[in-house]
Amino acid sequence: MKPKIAKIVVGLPVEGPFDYQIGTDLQDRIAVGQRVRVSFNRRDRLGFVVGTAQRSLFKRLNPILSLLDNGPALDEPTFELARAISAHYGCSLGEAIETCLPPVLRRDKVSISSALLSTAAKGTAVEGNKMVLVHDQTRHKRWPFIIENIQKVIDQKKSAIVLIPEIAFIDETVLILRKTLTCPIAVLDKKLAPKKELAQWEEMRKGEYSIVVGVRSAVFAPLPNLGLIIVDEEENEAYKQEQTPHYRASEIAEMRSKIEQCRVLFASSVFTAEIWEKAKRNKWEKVIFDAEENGQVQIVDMSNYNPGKTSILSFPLQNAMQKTLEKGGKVLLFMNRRGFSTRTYCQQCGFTVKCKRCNVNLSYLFSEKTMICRYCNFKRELPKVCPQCNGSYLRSTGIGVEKLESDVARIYPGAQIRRYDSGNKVFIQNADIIIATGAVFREHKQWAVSLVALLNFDDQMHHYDFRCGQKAFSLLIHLKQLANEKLFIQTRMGGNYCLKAVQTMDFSKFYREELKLRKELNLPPYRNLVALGLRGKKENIVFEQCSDLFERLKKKNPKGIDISDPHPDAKPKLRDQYRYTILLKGRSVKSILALIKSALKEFKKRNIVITVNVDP
DNA sequence: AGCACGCCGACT
DNA sequence: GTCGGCGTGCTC
Repeated sequence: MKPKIAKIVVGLPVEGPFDYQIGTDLQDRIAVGQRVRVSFNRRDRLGFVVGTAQRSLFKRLNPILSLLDNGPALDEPTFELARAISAHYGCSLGEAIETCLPPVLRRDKVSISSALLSTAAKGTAVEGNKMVLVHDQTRHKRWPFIIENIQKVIDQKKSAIVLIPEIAFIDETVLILRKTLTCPIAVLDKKLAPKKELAQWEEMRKGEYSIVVGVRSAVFAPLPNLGLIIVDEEENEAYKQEQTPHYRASEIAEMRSKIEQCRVLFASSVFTAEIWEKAKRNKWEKVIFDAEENGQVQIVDMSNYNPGKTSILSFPLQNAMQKTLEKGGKVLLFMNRRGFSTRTYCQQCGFTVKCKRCNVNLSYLFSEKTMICRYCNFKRELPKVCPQCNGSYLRSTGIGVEKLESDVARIYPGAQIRRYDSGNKVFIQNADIIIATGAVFREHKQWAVSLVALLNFDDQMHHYDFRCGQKAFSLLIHLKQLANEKLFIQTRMGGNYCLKAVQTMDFSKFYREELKLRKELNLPPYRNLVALGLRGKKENIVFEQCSDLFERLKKKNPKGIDISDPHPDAKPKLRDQYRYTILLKGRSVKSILALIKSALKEFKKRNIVITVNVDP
């Protein structure tokens, strides 16, 4: 019997599916996975057919206005992937489907002209272990291995996706691949005009490319006979999408692997503790490329150091810098803290100038002559007298890159000093001393620095973030890779496990320690986290609603799920909206999402937006 | 999400 | 009286 009713979802945060009448003219052409134009809530919208039926429980049905394409936009594996995304990340099926499609197909302006290839010729399962960790401590030895693996799947008439964390790496990556691989490569490096974007998507779907290279969203490339996905720098946070549905590309790669029977190679110098543990638990294959020469690591104990008297540069470091400069070598000083000073306090009453909203110290930006909150960008002028006791003994301490630069210029008047941060567009050629922030890692060209120094290691460890140890260790390893001769680390926490592990390049030891901590504190990978976020224009309303929701969650008395008190986000005010979060911790994402869904069902939200972030 | 409907304050 | 502010509910 010909279907009379179509089940349709839309790319909105509403569950659905919604029933629509299929006109007799469309009954022969309707298919699951097809894009349609429908009237939804009195508006024209794009919808996706997710099923058909003969009857509906609803009295008055709107008709499907038109079919946008001649065939389905989604093949069966992609549809399955969308269902998995919707289930795991707690978004609607419509939102999940849109995530799997390129932006141009989320709107109803263009039509797909080519037909979907038959999926009957689905690839045979790959031999051996499907998931592989490629632990390359050098950051270049991985490529011959990766290329060899890509060649293997191409020889089997299959295709591969190569994921990189940032667009800045794409030219270099493509160059490396093209050196040995002669097959057609699709490079998803820029935003294309709608027509071009569609054409490229259709070419990918027709199998005209053996390889696709791109960032996060390239994991959805519609390649037929997908044989391999490469995830380079697995630990990079850019793989996590900050908007709904908050997916992580490395997890999507795993989902596709299960659905399409392809292999996944995760390559990195410093994997996340999560994937390290997962690999161990599931006995994934591990390929190791050792660091070639063990550059030195020197840890400088700053315990008895008085920053008021001298400089942020300890004497052992100054000594080493002097020697390096005399030999004509370059020095790179790394600091992750902007501004001039990071704390302004009253010597009389002890008052510290803080951001009222975020309860953190305000930094002083010398270049802008203003105080600023590093979270919410709140600005105020430097007070002349203490706001608490009216005394005139305000002092600024704590060192940011601005202060560092002025110190370095004072100590080394003859040296060429350059600051490199996210504002720099060109590679710095002539400099003796480079003062750098995290942006250095975007520049993969040889910096050719002899000496690298991390000036504020302790800052990295003092975050609320439970992953700070992991991130600090990752930073250390990457800095060590930059240093041709030596890495200097200034710290007051000499015994820290991250420091010990980097000194001996003992990765197993690091992960053992990190995972032990995670286990003790019931954190990922031993538990799953879901962040339930509320945001809105009025802070009291957001907080009220958040507390209400918290009570409802609590009342359900869920077994095995911890619920944190509502607390302001790391960025409590963003784009004029106040943000609060409830963090839920449990043994499975599924159970946490079920709890959230049941609590939200009986919760009437007012003037706020609620977001769900799985594994934030 | 985004839009229509609804109920209260300032206005020709 | 009514124009329009935004708070609330609903989408097959």
